[in-house]
Amino acid sequence: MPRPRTPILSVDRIADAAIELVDEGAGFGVNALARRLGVTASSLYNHISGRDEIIELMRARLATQSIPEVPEDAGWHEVVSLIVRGQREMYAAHPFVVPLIVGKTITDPGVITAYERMASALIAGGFPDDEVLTIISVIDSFSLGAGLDLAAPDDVWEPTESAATLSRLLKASGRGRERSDRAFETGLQLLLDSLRMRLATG
Amino acid sequence: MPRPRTPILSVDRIADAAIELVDEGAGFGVNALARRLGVTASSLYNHISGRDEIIELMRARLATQSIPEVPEDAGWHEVVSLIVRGQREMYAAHPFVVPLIVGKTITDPGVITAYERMASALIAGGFPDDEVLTIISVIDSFSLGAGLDLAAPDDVWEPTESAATLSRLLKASGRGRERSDRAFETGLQLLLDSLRMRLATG
DNA sequence: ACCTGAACACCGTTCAAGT
DNA sequence: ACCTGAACACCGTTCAAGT
Repeated sequence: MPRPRTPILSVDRIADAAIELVDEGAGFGVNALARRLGVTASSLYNHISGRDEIIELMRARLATQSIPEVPEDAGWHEVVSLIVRGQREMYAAHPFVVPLIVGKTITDPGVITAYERMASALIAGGFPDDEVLTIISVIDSFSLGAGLDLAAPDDVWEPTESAATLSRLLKASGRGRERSDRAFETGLQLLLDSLRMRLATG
Repeated sequence: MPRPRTPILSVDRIADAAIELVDEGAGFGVNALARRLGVTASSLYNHISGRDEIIELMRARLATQSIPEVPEDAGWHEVVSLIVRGQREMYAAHPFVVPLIVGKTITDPGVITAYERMASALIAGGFPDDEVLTIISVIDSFSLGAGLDLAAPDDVWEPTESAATLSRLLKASGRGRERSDRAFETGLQLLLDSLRMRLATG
């Protein structure tokens, strides 16, 4: 049945199904996506230009969702905290999309606005102009790494016997999500503490 | 000419050519790799089990190269510094391999030894047992993010006009490799400072 | 405008054939 | 033991045909 009177597909439907598909962890492909939507792969091309655009759609959709409300009077550390935590929550909910959307230029207006807010907050907080972008880059590297950490296997390290200390620590510590969450919280704390200190000592 | 008297291929030759290929940034594929080696794609399968094993080979080879000499009497911050910096130098030399090797369990004995050294150094430095692995995870997230940052496009942000502060900062700051290097150095410094502080205040 | 189905170039992998 | 070349299943994409 070609050309149903009410369209089966839409850009939004495609984006949502794509996120669902990727979330299942079995990889992303237009064929699997079409199957899930109950159409032929070629049907997708009536709505999108190709595989890459679908990835862009996922990225935009998740990016928008990941941006939290930031109170007007929030201090710089609260602004940074909220935005980074929002990002991380999105990564945590959709770990398998992280490798797909990594390393592309950020153009999404919502995400740009979030970065703009961080930049303004850091300047208002007293950080010198020529350090703010570096600080944002550092924060970005950390949250990206923490995001990818969520897509990593439960056991990040498989120590040889000779690595006695590492083996002992691994046995005592959590794995998977638990380890990842703890690392994120600690890392964010360390960065914020350090920035506070840097601000204090000029 | 089938079966040359002296073999054209070897596991090492395949690994090296694969790294060269990926370094050129045009993506990784067995066909392109075979072409570069002057053989048919099917020839590769006499030496390796498939595409994934080639990626594992690249990973192992680069991992081994990335581990620096660490003096016996080095303090914890020096050990962390040297190892993280070594990793980052490898990422910087081969940015396009990072997305390929990300998110796999670390089994390489050389790399495990490096982590073992970090763990021992942190414990010797006075960090409590139940924090060391978390700290290592934090360091790992940061250096992974910093590594991926190197594979990112020169312009990470493309601000809209409304993002005035961000635009101004971007114009004043460096791009590409310069921005990435500065972020890495600053981030590593921030982390080490924060760890020092945490150690001091107990 | 929006779907199908056939077709295309390309991908990773297998395997019989050749020395 | 190590290479070739034909073949396979699968991938993303194009396009004529149908309503």
